[in-house]
Amino acid sequence: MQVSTLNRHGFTAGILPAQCPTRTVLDHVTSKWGVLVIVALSQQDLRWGELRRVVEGVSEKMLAQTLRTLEADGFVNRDAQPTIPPRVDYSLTERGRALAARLLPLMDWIADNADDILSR
Amino acid sequence: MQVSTLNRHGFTAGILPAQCPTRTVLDHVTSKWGVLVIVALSQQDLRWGELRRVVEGVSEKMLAQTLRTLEADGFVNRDAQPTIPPRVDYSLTERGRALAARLLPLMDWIADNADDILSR
DNA sequence: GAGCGTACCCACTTTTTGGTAAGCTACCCA
DNA sequence: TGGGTAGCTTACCAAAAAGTGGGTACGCTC
Repeated sequence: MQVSTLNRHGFTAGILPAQCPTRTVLDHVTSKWGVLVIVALSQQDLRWGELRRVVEGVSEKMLAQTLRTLEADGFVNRDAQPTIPPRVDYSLTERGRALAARLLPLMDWIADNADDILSR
Repeated sequence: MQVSTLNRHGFTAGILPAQCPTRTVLDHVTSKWGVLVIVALSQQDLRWGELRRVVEGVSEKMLAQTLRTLEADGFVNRDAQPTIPPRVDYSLTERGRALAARLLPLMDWIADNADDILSR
């Protein structure tokens, strides 16, 4: 049985107390579009329009919202050039890359096993 | 830059085609309560009532729904004894343990960094 | 001077999600 | 007789998430 650092946050009394900050971050990170944006940016920096195309199915509203959250949490950098028409580049911060490093193995595993999992 | 197996699933054309099975599994796995249930069961097998207490804040409805999904996907075992009153034990399957192995490092990292992330 | 391009924001509506409370089972104990 | 038990299910309703369509900015090209 693994002993994870989660124990330091009170696992024994119930996993992650209900209003623990971890819950909030978890929600941000594992949000439907949040994961996909992080994964997309882990491969290369992208600008707004590219993200919209690459993260297939996301609406402008959701993309904007997701990016604002991820930026506020310090996972992505927003680099806006004040040109006309505007150009905005998004990239992962150091922290974003640390997160991606933990997220990608999970995504890889899911991608590898998804067909199996659903075919039952 | 990491080259992940995601590429095999058509990353270049857009990350994870919109109706890719991966998206479905991803939604199940990263659902709010799904993650917490998996993490809880990764530490020890638990019965219904224990899960309800350990996964703080979950309602009966949500717990039942989450467990049904995770069971259908083959992540958790449901062992119901036909006693009265009933007793039902939940545990991770082999596949569930494989998933947990990828999920726990992520959770640990989030738990370690949550305070930092939200204090900005 | 009309229209295009990029990256948004806002208000409104629809869809989905989730909580609450009640009921059900079948036996055991008082 | 009737209350407690464990693990659910269902119906109803509120809240949250997400889609839609509109608008903005400003310069550049036609």
